[in-house]
Amino acid sequence: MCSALGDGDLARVRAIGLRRTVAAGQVLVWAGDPNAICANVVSGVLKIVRVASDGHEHIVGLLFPGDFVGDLFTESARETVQVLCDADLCVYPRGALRHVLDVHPAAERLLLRRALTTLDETRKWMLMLGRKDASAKIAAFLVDMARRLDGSGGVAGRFDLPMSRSEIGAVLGTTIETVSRQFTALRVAGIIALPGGRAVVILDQARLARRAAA
Amino acid sequence: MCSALGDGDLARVRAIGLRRTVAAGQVLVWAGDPNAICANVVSGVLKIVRVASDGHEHIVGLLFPGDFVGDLFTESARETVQVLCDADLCVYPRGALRHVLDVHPAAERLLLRRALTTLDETRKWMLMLGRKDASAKIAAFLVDMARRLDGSGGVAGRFDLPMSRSEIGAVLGTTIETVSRQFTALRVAGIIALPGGRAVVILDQARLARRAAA
DNA sequence: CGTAGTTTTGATCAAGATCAAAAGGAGTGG
DNA sequence: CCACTCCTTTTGATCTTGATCAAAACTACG
Repeated sequence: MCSALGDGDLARVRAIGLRRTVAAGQVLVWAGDPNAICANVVSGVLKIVRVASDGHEHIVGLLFPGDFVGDLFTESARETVQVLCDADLCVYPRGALRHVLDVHPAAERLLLRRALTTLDETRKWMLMLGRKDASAKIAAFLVDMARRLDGSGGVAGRFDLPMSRSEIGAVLGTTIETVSRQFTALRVAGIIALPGGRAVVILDQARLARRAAA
Repeated sequence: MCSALGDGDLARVRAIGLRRTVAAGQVLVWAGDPNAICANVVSGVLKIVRVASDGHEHIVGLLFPGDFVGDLFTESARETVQVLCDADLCVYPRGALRHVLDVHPAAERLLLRRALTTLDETRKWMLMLGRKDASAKIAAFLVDMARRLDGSGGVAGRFDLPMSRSEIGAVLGTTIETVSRQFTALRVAGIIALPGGRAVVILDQARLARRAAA
């Protein structure tokens, strides 16, 4: 967030931010609670969860470093936000942030751009949920993770997944069994290796990408 | 858009808007084209289309009266926007609108709120694509249409669908055959009537809502 | 009345959900 | 260090849903 502000603005936003570390598993925001928290993700990964009318949990968004959490204009949170990997956050008091936005239009434009980017990514995700088969979903998910988990802006060849199989299912709209079977299929095909735990090694980037496109 | 602006702002935005009528079937924006058009929908319905990597079309959004079309900050359009029902638009030249936003922060806040609302709706939609079965998708779609097509803010008991079966499939991530079968099932169950053309009559609002929740 | 497009219906098939059990891994206490 | 438990993941077997292929019915329109 801080990147596109002028020096003066930046200092002002920084001044009202509180650095806070939150452990994996902690819930940052409960759906329905008053929307008290706004923050930038400095490190770590968080999930945005909605509960469907039938009780099933669905993950509608993932937050990576640089992403913004919270809604300045809604009184109560629409979704639960939970930390997946120990996270550092830069937390802003809602009132103070609103004040900064009132006084500094550049900050507001930044939030608008960010919201539009998130909308774009969410729509891409919709395409995947709607039309792709399980194999393509998993491949696309791994490609996305490899990209987003790589700090240097490239595509990581090896990384630890920030979530369980069941959570991957909640992201992709499939069951845990399907996720597991597709992982196995990719491993057997020699496209990835699964050295244990939540680690993933991408052995054949090109073939993985081809499956993701299907 | 105009509703939340002060009198002065409102007048200024109105002053740069050109009223334009676009016939059903016309494409307002082609994906990839320079993002020249920004507009408010005054009447009519439009669809936002993305083409998946396998060539399949998917509808990622519908635009109803009051909605805003266009992206001020992206150079080329990410999606195709096509008119479903003859539409009246209030078109703004991109440059002029940007200028208004630069000078009047209230207008920018309005766009931000709108973007967040759209994101919220898109995420609701994601839940549907991910977990619901065909019956629930169709029911939820009809409930949503009944609500959004009713000008007076309620739920319409009778309305004309603004799109073909095949387009409904592209919205819900199913095939045209599945859409048709589910419509028939709802009709046979006495929940809706299909008096011909694209007309739909909701006979049992409660049961429809119950199916949508499943 | 004939034609082109859309919608409905029918029959079959495959992908993935579901149910069920085995295997693997991490932590705890003997 | 091993045994035990709890939890996650993997694998297996079966069954349901919706996709696919195909044809008939309906609509709109010249």
